[in-house]
Parts: sequence; C-alpha cells; structure tokens
Amino acid sequence: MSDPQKPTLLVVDGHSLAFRAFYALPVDSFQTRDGQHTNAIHGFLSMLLLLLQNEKPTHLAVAFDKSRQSFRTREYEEYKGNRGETPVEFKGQVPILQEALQAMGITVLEKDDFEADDILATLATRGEAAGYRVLVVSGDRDTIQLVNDDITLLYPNTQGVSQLKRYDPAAVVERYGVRPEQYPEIAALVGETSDNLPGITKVGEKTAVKWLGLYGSLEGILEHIDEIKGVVGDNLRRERENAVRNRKLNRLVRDVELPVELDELEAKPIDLDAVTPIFTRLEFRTLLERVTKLVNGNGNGGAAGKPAASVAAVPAEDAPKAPTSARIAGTDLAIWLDAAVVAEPAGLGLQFELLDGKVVGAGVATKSESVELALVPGAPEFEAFEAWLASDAPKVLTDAKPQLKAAARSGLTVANVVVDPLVAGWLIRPNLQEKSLVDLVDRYLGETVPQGDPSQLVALEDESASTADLAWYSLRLAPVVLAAMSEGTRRVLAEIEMPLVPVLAAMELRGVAVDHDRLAGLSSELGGRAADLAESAFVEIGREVNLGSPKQLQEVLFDQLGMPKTRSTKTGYSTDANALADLQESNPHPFLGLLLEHRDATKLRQIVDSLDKAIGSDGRIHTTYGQVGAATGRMSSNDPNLQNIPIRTEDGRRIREAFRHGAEYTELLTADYSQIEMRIMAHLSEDPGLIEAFNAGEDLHRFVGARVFGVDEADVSPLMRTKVKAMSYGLAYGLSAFGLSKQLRIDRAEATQLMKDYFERFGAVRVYLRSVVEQAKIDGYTETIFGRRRPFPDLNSPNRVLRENAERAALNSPIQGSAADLIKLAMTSTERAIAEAGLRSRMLMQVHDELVFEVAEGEADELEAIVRDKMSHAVDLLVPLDVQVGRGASWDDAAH
DNA sequence: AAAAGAACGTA
DNA sequence: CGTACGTTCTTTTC
Repeated sequence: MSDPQKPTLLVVDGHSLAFRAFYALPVDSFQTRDGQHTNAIHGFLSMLLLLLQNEKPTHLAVAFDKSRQSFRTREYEEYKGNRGETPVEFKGQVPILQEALQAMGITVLEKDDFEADDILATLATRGEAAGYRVLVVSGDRDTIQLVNDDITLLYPNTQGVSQLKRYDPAAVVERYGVRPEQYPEIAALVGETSDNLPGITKVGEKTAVKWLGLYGSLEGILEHIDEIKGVVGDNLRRERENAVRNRKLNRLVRDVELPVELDELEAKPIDLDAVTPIFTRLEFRTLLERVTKLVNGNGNGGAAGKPAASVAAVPAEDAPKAPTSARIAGTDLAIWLDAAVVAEPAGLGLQFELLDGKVVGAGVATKSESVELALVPGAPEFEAFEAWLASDAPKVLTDAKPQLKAAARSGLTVANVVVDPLVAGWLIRPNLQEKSLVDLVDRYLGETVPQGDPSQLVALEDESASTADLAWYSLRLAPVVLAAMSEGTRRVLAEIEMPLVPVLAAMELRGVAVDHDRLAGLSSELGGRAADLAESAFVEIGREVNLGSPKQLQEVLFDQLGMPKTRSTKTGYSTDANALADLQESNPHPFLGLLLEHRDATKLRQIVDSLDKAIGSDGRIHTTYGQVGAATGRMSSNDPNLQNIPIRTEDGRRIREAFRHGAEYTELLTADYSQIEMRIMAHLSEDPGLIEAFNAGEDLHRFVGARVFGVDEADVSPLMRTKVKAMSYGLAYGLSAFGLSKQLRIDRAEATQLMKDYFERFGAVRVYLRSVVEQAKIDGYTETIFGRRRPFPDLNSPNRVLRENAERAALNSPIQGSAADLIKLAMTSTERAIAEAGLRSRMLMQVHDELVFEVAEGEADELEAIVRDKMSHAVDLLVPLDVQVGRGASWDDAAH
C-alpha cells in the first residue's frame, strides 16, 4: 500500500477532464453575456476544486495536448484518426481554461510533439523517484501502465470526480487480471478503438490475459506464436504487426523534457486578486465563492475557531516528535506491554490498521515509546497483544467504533477503551465537531499530524505518521481533552458514551433481518399505484408533467390552475404537503389529492427500494449509528437510516412487517418509553400538575385536557385531547401560538387562549422553559440532567432570526438531550444484563425512545423482564418511567 | 459534474 | 413563526 504521509503530487490530464465537463453540462446554459461558452471551464474547475479538497495535494500540475499532431501520428498516420472534429464550442474554451488555471497559480504544461499523457508519465515517474505519492487523473486507459505502489490512477467512472475509481496495483489486477505494467500488452493485442488502433481480430481481454499468463509477455507470446492454435492463432500470426505497432504507440514517454522542476509545482495558496478578474469576466459567481471559501475557511476551524489558550497546548515549533516505533517480536512484546501498562496507568494509545473491514496491523504507544505490529494470527507476538487487548488494561483509541467492529470481525476482543478522543471532542463541541484524529491533534495539541491537514499545502519530508504514531497521538490527546471538559461532561464520557461504544459496535455487526420478498412485492405494488395516480393526475390537468418537480408543479398550480400563491421559498412558492392541503381547502381540485397520494406512494417506494438495496449477503441490514452526530446527544442512523422507517400510515407499517427475526430466533421484542420527553419536562420543571399526571398513571393527554378545559376526565372529547396533545408536544420545541394555530388549523385567538389555559394549570412548565433560555444566555450553554452541555453562541445575537432559533433550540436541548442520555444508559445496562444472564437474545436497534431486540428460543419472558427493569430504572426521576413492550414476528407485529 | 434546495420520513 | 436527524430527487450553475 502507498504511504499516505508522503507529499502528494497530483497530475491531471486537462483535456480528458475538460472534455467530460463539456459533455456533462449543457452548452446553452453556460455562456457569458458576450456569448463565450463556459461549460467546460466551469465543469473542469468545479471538479478540480473538489479534487483539491479531497486529495489535498502538496504539488500540482495540469497537462494538455498541444495539438493533434504528435510523434505518434508521425509514426502511424491513422493514430486517433477516427476522432471527429472537436466541437468549436469546446475548442475556444481551452485557452481560457489555461488562463484561469494560471491565475489560480496552477502550473499548466503542454509540449510539442507529445500528448498530455506523456507529460503525466514523466511527472509521475519523477515524482515517484523523488519520494512523492503520486495521483494521476486521466481518462485514458494507457495511464494504467504508470500504476505502482507510489502511483495511483484516478480514473473517471460513469459518475463524477467524487466517485473516481482508484487504481492501485491491486485494483488493476482485480479489474484487468494483469499487473499494471502488463496492461499495455493486453491493450496492444486487443486494440484500442478510441485511438483507432486495431488489435488482433477476435482477441478480447480474456484471450489476451490467457496468453499473457501462458507466455509471460507480449514478446513471449510472439516467440511462441506458432504454438497458438485455432482461428485466433491464425489471426495473431497474420496481424502480429498490429500488436507490435500498438505496443510501440501505447508506451508512454517518461522522460519528456519539461520546463519545470518538481518543487516548482508546489501548491500555493490561491491568490484571490489574480483569480477574481478572470472569474468575474467568465461570470462565475458561485465558483468564485467556492474558491474564496477554500482560501479562507479551509476545512476545520482554522484560525477562527481556535480554542481557548488553555486548551491548545504546545506550539507547533516545539512539538514533540513521535518516538521511533520498534517492531518487537515474541516474548519481547509481552515484556514491553507489561512495562508500558505500568508506565501509563491511564491507558496506552492504540490504533488499528484496517483493510477491508479487518485488522491487519496495530500500533501501541506510551508517551515515550511505541510499537507497531503486523497482525498475523499464530505469530508469537500476537498472543501477548491479544491478551492485552482483552484485558482490563485501559486503552485510548480514536474513532473506536469502526475499529472495534474490525477487531471483532478479526476475532479480537478489545476491552476497556476508556477514552475515545473523537467522542470526547464531540462532547466538548457538539456543534462543530472535529471529525478525525488529524483535526483533534490540530485543535487540542496545536500540532500537525504529518499528512492530512487540508490547509497545510507544505511539502513534508518523509516523516510519516505510522500506525504507531497515530496511537501515540491518541494517547497524548486523552489528558488534554479530559482537561478541557467540565466535570459533568467527563462523567457523561465515562459513564454514558464510552460504555456505549462497544454496544453500538455489536448492534451494527448484528444487523436486523429483513425480508426481501416482502419488500419486492411492496415495491411493485406501490410503483403500480404511483403510475396509476400519475395518470389520473395528468388527466385532470390535461398534460404530463414531472410530479416530482416543484418547479413544474408551480406552473400547474399557480399559472395553469390559477390557484393562490402559497408560502414562498427561496426559489418560488411551496408545494409541500402542508401548502397543498391549504390549497385543497381554499381551492378544491382533484389534482391536489391525486398529487398528495402520488407523493405518498413514491416516497414509500423509494424507502422500500433503498432498504431492499441495503440488505446484505447475510439477509440483514447493518446500519451505522452516528454516536457523535447530533448536537443534543441523540444518535443518528445512516446507510441506511433505520430511525425514519414509516409508521404513521397503513402502507408505512407494511414496511415494518418486512423487519423480522432471524432464523435462529423466535420473535422480535420492542420496548419504548412512553412520553419520555414530557416526563423529563415534568422532572425538570417540577410542575406539580404534570408530576401528579404521571404518578396517577392515567392517560396523560386526557388528564391534561380535563384540567385545561375544566371538564371531567370522562368528558374530554377526542378534539380536546388532540389539542392538548399538540400543545404538550409543541412545548418542548418552543412552539408559538402562531405555530399551534397552524398545526391545529384553528385561529390565532383560540390558540393563544389554549396556551393561556394550559399554562394556567401547568405554570411551572413555562417558568422552567423560560429559565432554561435565561440561564443559557448567561452561561452560553445548556446542560442535561446528566451534565451533557451544548453551547449556544447565537443566544445573544443581534440578529433576531438567529437569536430566536437559538432560543428554541436551547429550550429543547436539555429535554431531548436528557432523553438521549437516559436511553443510552439503559442500552448499556441492558446489554450487560443480557450478557450476565447468559441469554442469546440481543439488542439490534435504537430509535430514540425505542429499543428492538431479537429473542432467542425460550428467552422471551426473561428478556422482557430484564429490558423492563433496566429501561425503567435507568435513572431516578420525580416521575416513573413507563416502558411499553411488545413482541411479534415482525417489527410491526411487535408494536403494541 | 457538483452543489444547493425542496420535500419528507422518524422521534 | 416547532427541536433533532438522513435520504432522495430536481434544479441551478452562466
């Protein structure tokens, strides 16, 4: 594998990328006032900016073909002779593109008689020799021959620069079945249509690879040309000169004389004064913004977001150097580990090296020493390492969850990770989090991990951060982040977040069984329904439009049907479900209902299809939980998101029927907290009415309704119940009378009155909510019951919109956050209790206030008892915690 | 081709 | 003029 810590040289085939851009973007939409086409320029620069951000090259050049003529056309007149005339709209853009690149300080190279790929080959070869890691961006397959351990080809796939296919030697072998340096021989035999180079008739990739396997090289094949049987053998004997010629032509020249030295290609900060005029001339407004952002913002924090001085420790100049890591074998490692554990009672730094989700290596560090080991099961050092991992010896591991998963997949047990600096960093700054070890080191140690930092466009010597070095950085981060935390935050880290990490890792590995056949059936049913609805809708308006396009819908609704304008959005007028419902009320039209139904059907189908795609080879869906995602302390779920599976409609629930227990299990069990946020509000506000409501254990909304409307509980009508329910839930979000009136479709006066009556009876709630905001204005942050903090810098902003948004978020945060803390505690204790009871049943999913378990044969009752116990006693509040449990064959059946 | 916006699913 | 998320589809970019 290539070493990621070397300086990076990025070389780009300008024509190939510009050409892609030209055909990807509509020519007509991109021209300046005076008629200059700009689509290729715009697309190219847009892609290049993304490349710069993603790859963070330290050195950079873009090469172009100078003309169509080159030594290859002199050699073989027909070379590339089949290419049509270059469109004039494209031609004119190239010089301007080059001008723009030069303004950006990027070296542009072209050379008489050579093609761009020869320049790339030359730079790549020179870069490799000079110790660079080289990235070649080209759409020409000939550049495959350049690939080696230090040179990676980024080859445009069907879709975009963001999804460039990375060809390292292993990827080339996987795709083409030969090593990179052999690829041109394959191409020579097969021929290259796009270059007008015919190969051997009837010889394709498979035959060529087979021959190469037999005879080792093209030369070898030709030596044994008489041994090759069949028609293809005859073809080869007849057309061998084609192959010889092709091989000659597709060999890239690696020693083109160039007017620059490598170090002149160093990426310089972009000079806005040079870029602005040309971008302005091209009328590139948003691109200029992007460049400006790249220059100023540059990734994470930068100067603007530096921490208080107490946090940033060592200035970069006197940054300690990572200790030289040793490879210690056999019993020596056991001795080293024993000594290290004593030397660092707070824990050793750890870092795994992963490949394809498995552990292939690891680094372990103390403050002054580190070791690095390749993990080969059965090797002598493996045992000592494995024993230490599984022991209670404390470890510090940054971004632990994926590494714990890989460890588990590799059969390793990792116990007692006491600090994950990534999680710690999120607790300190839950909004703008540091996303990686590199970010954390920058912020909390004030040092730069060799490589990685996007704003550092400085070439580095071959000082590379090894796995052991990363372990060492983790170790040194731990005390610094701990010192930067309040005591309460430290407790949240130690008692809530760190114990949760292995629990989440286990849940993700388990996944949840999903029935493909049910999803497939549902998908086609919904698809059919959507098609029918669309057809009916088109009949209503007398034409076909894209019902998924808000823009086209606006035309239909406001122009064609002449309906009144709805809420305005940035780009026009809203066509969301709410707006359509309003229209239906004021201007009833069958189209509206059909449209809404169509939206439902397509949305559900889309969810069904994406779930179906996510089913793995084990028949299960493995989501990834984002432990450091939400600012409130909640988790998120992605790839796919299992926390937004429909439930409100009948069709939606049918999706949940596809979530089932696995074959080794008998059913699913779901357990959820009822009205958790209201209970937390009761606890925090100490409102006697609310506390009484929960202690009485009755229907909360009936209880509240009776008091708000001044009637007996028996006389609370469904409408009254709906109203107080909306009010209660809305409270925790900072709902206004206006919002309440809109949601309930009642007038403002009635909503205001409802709120007044509500607070008359439950006044402590209002007092509490106000006090949260006021205290937050003083402190600058809110805190959950457990001490989790969330800062609110906008609370004193002069900008009213910002300020009021911050106020609502602040008042919600302790409520949502405390609920998150609570269920996290419950998850950890439930997981532990299940293990201690020796059950095979297991926890699979978390949906904010709900946990889903897979029940093993004969364990249902015991599991339910454990879950009820642990969830309802996760913490002692002024009100009881009610846990609803259900069981069934599917997630839907298990709902109660 | 990439980014931004609209819409919508959950708690 | 209701908090917190993630995903997908369409439009814009000039």
